[in-house]
Amino acid sequence: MKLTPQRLEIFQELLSHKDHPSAELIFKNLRKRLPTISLDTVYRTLATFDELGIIKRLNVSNARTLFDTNLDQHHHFICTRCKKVEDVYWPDFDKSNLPKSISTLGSIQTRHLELHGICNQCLNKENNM
Amino acid sequence: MKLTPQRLEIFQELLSHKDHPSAELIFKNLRKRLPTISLDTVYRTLATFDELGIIKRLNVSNARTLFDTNLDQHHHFICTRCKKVEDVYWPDFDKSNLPKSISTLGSIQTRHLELHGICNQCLNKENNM
DNA sequence: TTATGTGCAAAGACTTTGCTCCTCA
DNA sequence: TGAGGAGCAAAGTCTTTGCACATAA
Repeated sequence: MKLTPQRLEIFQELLSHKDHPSAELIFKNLRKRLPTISLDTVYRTLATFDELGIIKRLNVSNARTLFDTNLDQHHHFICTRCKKVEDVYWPDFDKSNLPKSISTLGSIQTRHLELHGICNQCLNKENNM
Repeated sequence: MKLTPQRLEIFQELLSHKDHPSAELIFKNLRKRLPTISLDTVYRTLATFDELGIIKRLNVSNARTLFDTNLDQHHHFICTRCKKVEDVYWPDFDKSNLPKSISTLGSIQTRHLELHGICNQCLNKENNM
């Protein structure tokens, strides 16, 4: 794979996000320092990175595709109000065995838990009104 | 809410699916007996049903939106090869308590587990080649 | 009757692709 | 130099919306 300035910048931009940026956001941020970059290059590069396993596509609810730079085994809590996505860890669950009724369905490789609810910040806003 | 023939037929069509149909599939099937129905009516009606809680939107991987008629608490196993979505039940997990690090993030209302792997049918195909 | 729903067409949001020129290795 | 990448524009896919007519209650 060629090391182009675009790829380097996209990679750097990804590293600076601890959250879950969209292609659009990466593009917008990058444009400030790389004015000629195009959105399709960002899409193409993110797809490449995803194939290489450097990042992971994330599909939550009906929103646009997000990208996750956290490769540790983890899950997500999605606030139904502000749509924020937070990483959550639950190692005991990850280690637990699947019940037979599930494990016999095939070869199960990954498990990903999606928790939905209202985050503390949104709860606080509500209480202050 | 008005009880229109379209809505009735869409509802019936939904009931006949134990799997997870897309709006497009519902539309195609319905067309046979209701040739004038339009795809946007299907979309609109499915959105209405979703709001009413009669069905649930399902967003798995990068695929189009699917609709789930199974309202029991359950999870999904998605075959990464044939993209089939199977319902799975794990009541013990549903009953288990979330760790404090998670439950303190906010008010968590639902948990949905997505299992990814290769289903038995795809595994068999592989072995027979 | 009248609030609502439907069908049509068109727009919209997001993402991908074809092509030509460019550039890293 | 040559294979692979970038930028541009355009197309694609899935879904939603505006509007005029139709229809259930």
